[in-house]
Amino acid sequence: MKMSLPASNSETSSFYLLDERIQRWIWSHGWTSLRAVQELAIPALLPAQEDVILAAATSAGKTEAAFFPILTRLLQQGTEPGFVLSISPLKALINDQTQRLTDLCELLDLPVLGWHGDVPASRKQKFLKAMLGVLIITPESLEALFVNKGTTIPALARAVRYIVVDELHSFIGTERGKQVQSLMTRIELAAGHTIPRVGLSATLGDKLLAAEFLRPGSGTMVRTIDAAGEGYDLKLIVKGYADEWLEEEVPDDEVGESSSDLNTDSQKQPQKQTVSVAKLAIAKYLYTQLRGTNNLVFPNSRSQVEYYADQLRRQCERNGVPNEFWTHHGSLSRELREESETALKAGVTAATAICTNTLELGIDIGNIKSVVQIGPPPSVASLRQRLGRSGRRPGESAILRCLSIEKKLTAKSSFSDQIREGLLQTTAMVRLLLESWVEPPRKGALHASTLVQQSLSVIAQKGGATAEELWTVLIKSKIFENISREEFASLLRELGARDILQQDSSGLLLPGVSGEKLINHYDFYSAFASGEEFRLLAEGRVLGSLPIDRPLTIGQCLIFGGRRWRVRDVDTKGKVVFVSADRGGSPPAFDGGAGSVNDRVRQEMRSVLAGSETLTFLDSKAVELLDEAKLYFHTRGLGQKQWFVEGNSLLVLTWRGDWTNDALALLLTAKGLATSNEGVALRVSSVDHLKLKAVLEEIAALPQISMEDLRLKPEHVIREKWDWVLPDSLRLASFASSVLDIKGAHTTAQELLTDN
DNA sequence: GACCTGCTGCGGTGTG
Repeated sequence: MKMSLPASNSETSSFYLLDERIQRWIWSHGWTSLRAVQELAIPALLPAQEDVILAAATSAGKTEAAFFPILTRLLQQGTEPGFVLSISPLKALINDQTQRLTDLCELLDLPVLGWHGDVPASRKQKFLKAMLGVLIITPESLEALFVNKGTTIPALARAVRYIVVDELHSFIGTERGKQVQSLMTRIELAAGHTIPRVGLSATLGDKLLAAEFLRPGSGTMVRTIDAAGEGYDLKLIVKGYADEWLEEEVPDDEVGESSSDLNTDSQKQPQKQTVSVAKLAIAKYLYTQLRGTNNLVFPNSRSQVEYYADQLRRQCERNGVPNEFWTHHGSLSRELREESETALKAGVTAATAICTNTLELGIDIGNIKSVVQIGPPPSVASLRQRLGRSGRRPGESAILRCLSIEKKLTAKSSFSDQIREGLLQTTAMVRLLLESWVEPPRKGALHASTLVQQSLSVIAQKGGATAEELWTVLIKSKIFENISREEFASLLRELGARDILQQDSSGLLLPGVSGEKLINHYDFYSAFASGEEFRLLAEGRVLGSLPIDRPLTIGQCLIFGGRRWRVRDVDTKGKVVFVSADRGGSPPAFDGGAGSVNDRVRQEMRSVLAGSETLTFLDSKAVELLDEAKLYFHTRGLGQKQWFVEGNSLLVLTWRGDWTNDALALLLTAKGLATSNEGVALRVSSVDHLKLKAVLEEIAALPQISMEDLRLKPEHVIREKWDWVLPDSLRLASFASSVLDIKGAHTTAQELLTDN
């Protein structure tokens, strides 16, 4: 029986290069053709001679694209038996992938193992005996293998035929990504030869950067197969909501029991609470628009997820219809999350998930009709990733709705509220999305924290290593860049001084007493720190807690709990930030998404305000709100002004991203001007024009900015997992390299002066 | 009040 593959030229189709059993499997699944990325991947991967990145939209069949040729290669006559090592960021993804490959691999008589913390040790041991087929593993579990089974690593590494990195984009520029790069190189060093690397990715902000990530030092040699741009049709709307807070009586049946038990008098009195008119309107809109289909709603925070899910659930109850709204975020138990995933996947009844970025990566959740973003997207990359989850069926459009709430303006409204910062950022990001721009990952970060982890891991793996060995494996290999020999030596000395390392008479580095404890605890395997937060204390009163992932210095201002505070002291050991109330007007209502806003986004925000073109994706309310912002911008002459007075502060308009703004705020604070980065502007407290200008001139005149100019205290920059053991200068340099744009701040200071 | 990710070995007891 002859079968043809319509989409590809059957004479030259690479389909016929696949193992016959795989061909039969494809036929038996009724596939009439291979997708473009699958077709192109076959000749690229089959010879196992090159590193390849496969870029295509979620569920465009990237997994099959990679595994069809890889499995074919594993089965070829004369090829030594071995396995493909696939590294994946999520347990849920590993479970998905394992299931998808099991069926095919059974036919091929090759075992598949998903390896992560929930998988029984017996199955792991069984795999280590055979070292055959497919292994899909988390970076942490792979790290654990190096640390605990160091002696089996050479045999394991020699059996690896390919290394696959799934969701490559999610690793680029992160601590975990640096760990993955290091583990890949260490596998190759143990094998004694290079192993072809395959990256599977959705959106790529910068192809060369992704290639350089996959093969540090030789990115230009990586072949990229990019099918991500395959035409997709997009339906898009940005809706504005003007907000007001109203007092509303709560119906008796919704009053909590505890309050009525405590106070019998209040039982007869109606309970009151304030409600946001805009949020209620959004809940109503979601209810009418989304019921009956599968959708994802991203409201930027877990508390907002719960708020909207609760509103929508109650609306279903009131109308006597089955609930279709589910929640999904990191604080929910695995069971609850799986319930939501199953509801979306099952497809029996319609289901919408209200979620955080836990549903951003490619967990299999079936077909999604539309995506809703409430509030500004955290980044253009994330917006595109979210959008990529909808309209995946041929002939269907992707649908994106962005909803933005703006405060009602008063005479006291802040600059941020006046320019409609949330809506403005959303609009700017949507424009950049339509231009196919996404944030490039940050270059040049030192990742000294992960260097500590990997140094200790190499020592554990080999039962001791010399300083020269560590240098060769981790730094000469180009995994960790911009670290000098002196810096590395000072790092090792610091680890020695802390009894994390010790050196024997032959010069071999071994774990010290403290190091032994750290390495032998399971927390060692992850490169990232988990959820340690600083308590915020004002005159002995605990205001709450917050994670420290932005620079924090004494004298700096911050907004917390809807009020302004000034940092008085920081106790790093006790994890306490001491603050006192700071004068100044009411803080803006703007609640930014997670993460740092890029320079390009803020520039685009300015050009939206300055521009006069009609943006067709805005609804009438959004147009009205933005018009008010433009009017404010023009009448105050903000297109020409670099700073102006608001309350008792000066607001400096840099129109720069957070890396630049944070660095400039530190420089100004170091020169005695208390400055905070409020995102869209810098706020400099209690200062006049002349003083600000003089200080900016001082900064601009510096030949170049050094770390000393920032006056950062090493004890205040503990952010990443191993920062606490780094020598002061390396700690500061590593911090600055990942969250500050010092050069950008210098240029900005100069530009602020020339334009004024 | 920003978001998210991950985790082994061992000893004790029980069962076939």
